[in-house]
Amino acid sequence: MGRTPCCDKANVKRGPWSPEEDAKLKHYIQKHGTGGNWISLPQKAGLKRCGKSCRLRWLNYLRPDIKHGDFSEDEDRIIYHLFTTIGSRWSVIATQLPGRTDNDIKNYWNTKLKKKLIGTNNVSSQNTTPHGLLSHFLQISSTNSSSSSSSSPSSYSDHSNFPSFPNPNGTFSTLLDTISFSSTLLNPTNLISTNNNTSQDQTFIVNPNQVQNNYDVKSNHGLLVFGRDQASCSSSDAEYGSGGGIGVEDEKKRMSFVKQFHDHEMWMEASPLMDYGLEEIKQLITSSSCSNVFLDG
DNA sequence: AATACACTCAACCGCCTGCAT
DNA sequence: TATGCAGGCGGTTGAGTGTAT
Repeated sequence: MGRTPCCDKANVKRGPWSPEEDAKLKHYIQKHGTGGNWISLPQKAGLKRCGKSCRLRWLNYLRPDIKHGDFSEDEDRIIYHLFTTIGSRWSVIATQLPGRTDNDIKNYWNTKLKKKLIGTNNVSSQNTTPHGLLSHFLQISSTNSSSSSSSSPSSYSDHSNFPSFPNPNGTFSTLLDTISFSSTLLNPTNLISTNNNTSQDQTFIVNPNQVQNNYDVKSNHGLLVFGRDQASCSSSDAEYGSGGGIGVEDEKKRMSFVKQFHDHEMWMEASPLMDYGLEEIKQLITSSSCSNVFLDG
């Protein structure tokens, strides 16, 4: 049954890699490749390391296409966007940043980016979870909407009313940009929490897994949903294997969720990134009676 | 100059899933 | 079908380095 053990953990070296070990590993992989078997690689390469350690060293440090150095403003923005929608799925985020590893991005987020965010937009240090961040920005949206226009949610037609993510240079990208960008990776199982008691002037994100049991679509006219009947399946999902994608039961719940919004004419059959530009979306929101927007990729 | 504290990031740990046996 | 390893993941740790006092 099963396979042979990976390595004798008592007889492998641990801790920081020496330049000699790096050279051995790099030379071996460049000459022979990984061979699809990390466990046997250290022995073949003449290293007293665990295969897992070799894999990590190669992927996070020695690979020739690794990008070292500071993150750019664009990279910052992408990380913000993805973290607020898919959470701490660093490997998925890394697929959107060529040359960056999941470990790099994770470290960067934990040590720098999160602090940068806390220092702006009044985000509290307790609020940097994906849910917390997105809720925070949506709350800003709600506040701006009600304060700048007491009678109508059409204040959304003013682009400046969308909540913003800070950029290092002081400019801002809008939440609308953010959601449009993120919708290609959105998956119903990742969506944020439900607020069942939503009134017109509240903003919220719906989790379709909860919708079926206790969410009354009809009484929540403040929501406009963009999306497609069929759930998307991103390349990241495929790469992520069973960790991504959407299961049969999840899809059933999602379709129930979609149907409810169809029934109440709150569903816009489109993928905003593909079918609508920002101006068109703004017009749709303005002409509808909805004050909140949800995009389902 | 010495010490304490803060920060960074490479590496490890434990868990989960898929696949070989 | 059951079992257990390999690969891959996110969370955490701690040594090394930088900065403040």
